[in-house]
Amino acid sequence: MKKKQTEHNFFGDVYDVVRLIPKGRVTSYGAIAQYLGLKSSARMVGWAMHGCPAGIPAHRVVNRNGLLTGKHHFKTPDLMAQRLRREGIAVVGDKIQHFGDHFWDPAAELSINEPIRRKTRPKIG
DNA sequence: AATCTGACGGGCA
DNA sequence: GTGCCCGCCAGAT
Repeated sequence: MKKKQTEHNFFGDVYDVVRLIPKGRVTSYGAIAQYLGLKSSARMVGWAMHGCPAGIPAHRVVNRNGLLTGKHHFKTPDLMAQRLRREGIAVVGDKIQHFGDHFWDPAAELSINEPIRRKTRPKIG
């Protein structure tokens, strides 16, 4: 059976990665894109989230600055921040505090069996 | 068909 | 540090 080529598995992969984000951790659109081999297409990750099914912890995906740029797409604009706070993440003015501390890089933590050690992490926070 | 937009990110001034 | 521009590519108008 042939599937539509325009319907890349990329979208499904995005949801899969987002599902794997641990509670209390966050990642960025670009990090997911890079993990999927589309490093320059972070926008597509954001666009994929546009149609994300229920049950996807989309609130754990923010932009590279730790800003809750997608909050406006939730049922209520404050839902994203509230969910993050409920997981122990401080959010002030749509900005995640200590972003580097909560950052979860799929490329670094999904493919390596070694202990987690981030050598380079966002300098925000 | 052409053009603009967008839940983004990196590079450069 | 901030601000601007470019690349990315699917959808909407």
